Order: sequence, then structure tokens, then C-alpha cells
Amino acid sequence: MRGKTTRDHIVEAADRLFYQQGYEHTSFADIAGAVRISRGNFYYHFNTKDEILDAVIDLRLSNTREMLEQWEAEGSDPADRVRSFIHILIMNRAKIMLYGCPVGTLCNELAKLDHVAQVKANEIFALFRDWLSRQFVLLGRKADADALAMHLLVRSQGVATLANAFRNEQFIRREVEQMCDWLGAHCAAAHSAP
Amino acid sequence: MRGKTTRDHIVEAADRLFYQQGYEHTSFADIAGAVRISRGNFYYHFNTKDEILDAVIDLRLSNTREMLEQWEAEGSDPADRVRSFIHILIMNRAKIMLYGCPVGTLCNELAKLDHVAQVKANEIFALFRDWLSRQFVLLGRKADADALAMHLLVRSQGVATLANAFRNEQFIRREVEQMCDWLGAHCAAAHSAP
DNA sequence: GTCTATACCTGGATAGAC
DNA sequence: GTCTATCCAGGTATAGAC
Repeated sequence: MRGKTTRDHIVEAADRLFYQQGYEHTSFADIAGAVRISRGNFYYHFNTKDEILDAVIDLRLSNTREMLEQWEAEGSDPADRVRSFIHILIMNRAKIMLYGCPVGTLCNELAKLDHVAQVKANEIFALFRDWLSRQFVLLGRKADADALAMHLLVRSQGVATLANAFRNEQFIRREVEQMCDWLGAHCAAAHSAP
Repeated sequence: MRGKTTRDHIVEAADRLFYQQGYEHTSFADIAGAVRISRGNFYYHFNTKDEILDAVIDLRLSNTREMLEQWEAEGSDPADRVRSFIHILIMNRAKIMLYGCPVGTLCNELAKLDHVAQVKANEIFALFRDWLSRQFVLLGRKADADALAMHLLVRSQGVATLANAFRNEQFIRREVEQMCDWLGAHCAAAHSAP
């Protein structure tokens, strides 16, 4: 646990702050304050703010890959795996109501800044998209697996945005339930095992 | 057309720039440059940046009300009106792919800034929500009209976010088609008139 | 109403001591 | 590796002339 380097602590604090406050709105002083180091020390670890962003996106990519692998390991039924995805909306509902989806809001912000890291940030979406698509192939929907994957992403992104605006937990639960119904209706093999 | 005051020009330019670049990332210099006035002159019309934001949100609220009234006037069939809403995704596809949804991205940003104008910005969402809800009541879905309205907002927001990330027009068209199918399936009276 | 000049602050980034 | 001190650009906001 304490094997973490200062660099790790910086990236983790930046990850959290970028999510809560946005990338541009987060200053070096904010991050330095969170990590309890001086601003000057910063530049020993990173040369520019963009480098920190890059490291944060790398961290998110790696955390996402890990999470997807875990869902794959936990559920042998692809429908259960997809349900794991759907349920992150409920798992993370408190943070989502406060800050929205970490992936969606970052991509939105970087698009407005016309930032080079845009492409890399979008890869996080691509990880979910490809993983979901593979599950739908396993569920026998090879022909439209990617469209189904995108459709689920649409709904989870939309729920995150509106949950952030309206701060309504019941709304999240209702939409999640409907997404599960949708899954059952679209994939014959998707009726859950006990 | 030229009856517009300098103030109007400022608000319109700010509206456009806040959408394209985000609120925080847009400086007074950017707006002044777009309107072709000096930065100093700015403070004759607005005392703070927050006041401009407030005026921009007022403009968007008023434009939204106008648009909804027009849809109401154009289509006597509530299902047609709802389809007008769904089709803004296609009408505005070019801008959406570049900058996302103006409402969703603004609310997202203001939530991260923990900005007071958050509440007011969310009212734009509420306008759409209430208007859609009324259409669903007219379509005979009084019991779950609000849930159906929120569901449509979810899908349009999700499409906007992912269209912005993946820049794929075909994806937008496919999702829009599915939203219209959904409308037809959920509302007996929703099969369009010629 | 519009301008120029400028004050003031924040934030990114650098230099160099320890 | 970490610190303090400092520079500099850019951003908000003000003062005052025209």
C-alpha cells in the first residue's frame, strides 16, 4: 500500500480532481495541496499539465481493462457480464449525481478544448464498446453486436448526464431496470442464471 | 436585423463560444474579439463573467421555449411533435459531433465548477422534460408520461455524447430511427400521419 | 457607449538551494 | 526528491479619457 511513489499519488489525486472539478479548472496548486507537496516539486515528476492528463488517462485505461477482465472472470454468462456493466450506474450513483460519468465528461471537456488527448480519452469508451460487443457476439447477436454495444453506451451516458442534472436516484434505478429488461428482450440467451 | 444592441451581440457571441469552447475556457478577449469591441467596453454591459453566463442561459431558455412552441404549432399530432424533438439530433448532427449537446455539456461543466448558475441551466432540461411529458399525456400515457419523457432525454443525451466522441453520423441516424420505433411501440396513437 | 491603459491575481513553468 | 523564490502569460476587472 505504501509502495506507491509520489508520482502515483500525484496521478491518483489528479484523476480524482479532474473528475470532480474538470481538467482545466484543476490547478497545480489543487493537486499539490491534495498530495501535500510543493508546486515546485511537481516539475520533477511531470514537465507539463498535459503530461499529467496523459498519465491520468493511462491510469483510467488500465483500471477499466482491469474492471472488464474482472467482470469477465466473475460471470461465465455474457448476459451477467453485461448486467455488471449496467449496474455501475447504481454502484457509482452518488458520484454520478455529483459529477456525471468520468469518461463522458472528460471526453466532452477535451472536445471543447480541442485537446490532443481527446483521441486517447475516447479509447476508454472504445474499451467498453469492444468488450460489450464481444459479449453480444457470445449472446448470438454477431450481426448487430456493435450496434447493441453502442446502444447500451448511449443509455448509460444519457442516464449519467441527466442524473447529474436532476440528482434523482429513483430515476437511475428505473432506467437501469429498463436496460436489463431491454437486454432480456433482445438476447434470447440473456435470462439470468440464479 | 440591425436593431440588435451591442448587448445582444455580446450574448449571442458568448452563447456560441460557450458552446464551442466551454464556459471557463472562453475569455472576455475571445468574446470581445468575436463582437469586435474592446475588452474595456465589456464592463459597460456586464459587470462580471457570471452575468454574461446568466444572460446566455436566459437566451437559451427563451430560444428553447420558442422552438417548443413552434413544434407545437406545426404538428397537431403529439407523436409528430415528439418526432420533431428526436430529429434535432439529425438536424444539428454536425455541431453535435464537434461540440456535443449544448444543454448537456453546459450542465456538466457547471456541475464540475459547482456554479450557482447550475440550477438555472438545468431548467433548460426541465423545459424539454415538461414539454415531452405533456405530449405523452396527450398520447394516452398519463401514468408514466414523465418517465417516458426522461427516457427520451436519456437517449438523446447519450447519442450526443457518443456522437461527439466517435464522430459517426450513421450511428446517430441508426439511434434516431430506433427512438422513433420505440415511440411507435410505446404509444398506440403514435403512428404518423402522412 | 466605446476606447486605452493599467492594476491585480492566478496559474503554468523555471532556477537553483538543500 | 523536495523545497523556496521567481518569472511570465493570460485573465478578470477598474479608471478615466473621448
